[in-house]
Amino acid sequence: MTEKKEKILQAALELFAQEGFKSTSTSKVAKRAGVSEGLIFRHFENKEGLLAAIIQEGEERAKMLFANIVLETEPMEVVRKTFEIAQMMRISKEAADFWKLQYKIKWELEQYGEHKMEPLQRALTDAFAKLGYESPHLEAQLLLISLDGLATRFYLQDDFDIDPVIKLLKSKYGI
Amino acid sequence: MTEKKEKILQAALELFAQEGFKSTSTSKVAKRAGVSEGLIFRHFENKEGLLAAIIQEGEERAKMLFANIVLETEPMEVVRKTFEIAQMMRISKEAADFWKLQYKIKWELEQYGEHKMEPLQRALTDAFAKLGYESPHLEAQLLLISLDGLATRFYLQDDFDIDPVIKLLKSKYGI
Amino acid sequence: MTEKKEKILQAALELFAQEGFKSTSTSKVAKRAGVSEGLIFRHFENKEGLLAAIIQEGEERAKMLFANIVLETEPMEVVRKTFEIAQMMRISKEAADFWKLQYKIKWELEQYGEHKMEPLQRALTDAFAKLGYESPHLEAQLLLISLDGLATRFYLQDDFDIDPVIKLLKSKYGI
Amino acid sequence: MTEKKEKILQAALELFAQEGFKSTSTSKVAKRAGVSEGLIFRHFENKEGLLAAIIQEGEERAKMLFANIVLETEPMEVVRKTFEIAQMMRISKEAADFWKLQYKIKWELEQYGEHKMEPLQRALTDAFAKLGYESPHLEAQLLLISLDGLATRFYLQDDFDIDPVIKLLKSKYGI
DNA sequence: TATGAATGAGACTTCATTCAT
DNA sequence: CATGAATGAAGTCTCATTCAT
Repeated sequence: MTEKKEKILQAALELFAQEGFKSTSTSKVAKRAGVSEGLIFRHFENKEGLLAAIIQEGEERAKMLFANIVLETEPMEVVRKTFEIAQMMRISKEAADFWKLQYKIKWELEQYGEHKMEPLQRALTDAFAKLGYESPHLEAQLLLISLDGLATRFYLQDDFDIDPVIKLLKSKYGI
Repeated sequence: MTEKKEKILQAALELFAQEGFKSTSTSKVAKRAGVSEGLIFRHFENKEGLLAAIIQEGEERAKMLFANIVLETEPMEVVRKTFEIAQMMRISKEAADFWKLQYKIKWELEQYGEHKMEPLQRALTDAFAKLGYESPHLEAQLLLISLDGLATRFYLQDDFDIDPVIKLLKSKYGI
Repeated sequence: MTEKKEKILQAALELFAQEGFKSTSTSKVAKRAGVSEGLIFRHFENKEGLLAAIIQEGEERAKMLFANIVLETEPMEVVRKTFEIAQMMRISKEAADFWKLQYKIKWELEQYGEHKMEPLQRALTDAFAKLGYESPHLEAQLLLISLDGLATRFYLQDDFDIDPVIKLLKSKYGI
Repeated sequence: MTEKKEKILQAALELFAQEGFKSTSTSKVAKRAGVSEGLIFRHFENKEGLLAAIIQEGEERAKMLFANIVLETEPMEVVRKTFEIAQMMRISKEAADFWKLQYKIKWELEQYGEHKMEPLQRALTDAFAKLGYESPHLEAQLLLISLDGLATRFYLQDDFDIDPVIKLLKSKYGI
């Protein structure tokens, strides 16, 4: 991977996350990456190829992130670590951009990337089962759904104070 | 409001909800509405004006919807009716289109329409207070956030079975 | 001539003079006239018809203006009165608008309305002949041309001080 | 400057001079230049940018033209050379187009480009002063104004015979 | 006479993509 | 690998004009 290819991916991630896929022109990407427009097409074939590359990079990162949880056997730890991930999006700008892009793309392209979350959901189902919850599968779903809602607010509501809400939600799971 | 103006609003609502604002061309809207493209601009000034008109119509509908809850004094009823609204989006295609558009626009334009939800949130805060919850404001926030997450799945995940999850969530509030 | 027709002519004169014929939309004219757009077409057939009507009105006004000169027999008086006309454009806004429009139209439509000036030119030729000038016809032409240049500056150069220049020009004709 | 960019400038100069800025569509320019319409915007940003480029090219040409006069110290020569310029517009079609465009634009955009003429006016003022004229500044103004009027006729009156008038005007300055 | 909704052609502009260098 | 000129389709919007009322 050449340096310029990296630059393009980086610029595209930022712009797609900020302004959306459709609204970001390839020329804007090229300009921000400090690269000729043509190069984008040499490397990624077309605009959708660029998006695909970004998303794929993300899938892999997500997999690594989840690996840590999936291998955990202590059920309470699984739940705790799930929250940890949710809190991660506030750390680095790049991580934030990346997750924001995931949500944005979901809405723009109308395809929910369930498969990406499946390992996590299975781990949670398992944990809730061990903890004696009545409908562990539904509980796992509900938790992830609530975290989705949380992310939505976090990204879209400027003055949203996420910490107390996370704390409250955690308390409901005894954390 | 002339018949053709109605038709435009209807067509735009459907298309914006399905394909997004940026991705829907005014020519597509005109075609679906069975109308000349120029008419859109005569009635709504520009494409954003068309969107604004749709959203404004929605605000009013939302206000009416919430009125019923806001005036309710029985706290459990407030919570119950809030869930009722959440379940409403499955009834008419038009309602679904409208709410989906709200979510889509939020992500495309990056402005969370908090003000729209404020009365509802206040009513819930009040209800949770009466019910003796410790942090009624946060509880109200969390419930609405979970419902947001629920809507996200409902709209984006094709085979999502929403009812059992709602039922589980309800049970957590003793409903 | 109904009141609304007058209003249209007035509005069109102002706008055409300010912004030019092509750049003035019929809708702008209608709006300024406080009239529906359709009415313009009922009265004047099309946009060019509106312009024609304005110009024709002007021709008649010009004829009346020149009549006074053409009938003058005293040669120096003819020259003096010619200058008088040149100074008239500063009196009423309407007269200014009208003359400005003449110049604007000339450039936009590339048709010099010589016929309008012919009687004046003949009167001047005659006057210069009587005064013993060597090439009375050319002298008449040159004077009118200089006045054209003067008008150009007057209309286009904001801070142009026309009076001293007119005075100098007059002095060259012994006035 | 690529060949196609040149072609665009050339085509635009001709068309703007013939039909005016507003009346010339970018598509017409592209067609005459034998170029895709989009290229105009890639090179000049927008239609006004195209006009600006043409005008700027002209400013430079004008500066070079005037340089010859401004550096002249012999007063009669200054006056004579000024007339020479006036006669130049009849030589090449391109020069004619260019000067015609200047006049057209003046009227369409209502901004008198005085600054362009200032060096010439100063040179003339100086010359008339040396020649003992009473109001050298006004004399310079008047001469330029008369030449403006002359140009107006030349460009707008089809059958206008400019030479004898210039000759008469020259004679008034002893040339 | 007067309105204002409606149209269709065409205006300016953007943009993903191709290609010669 | 990299550039940047060039394209053509499509996008938003304007405008003169028509027509039912």
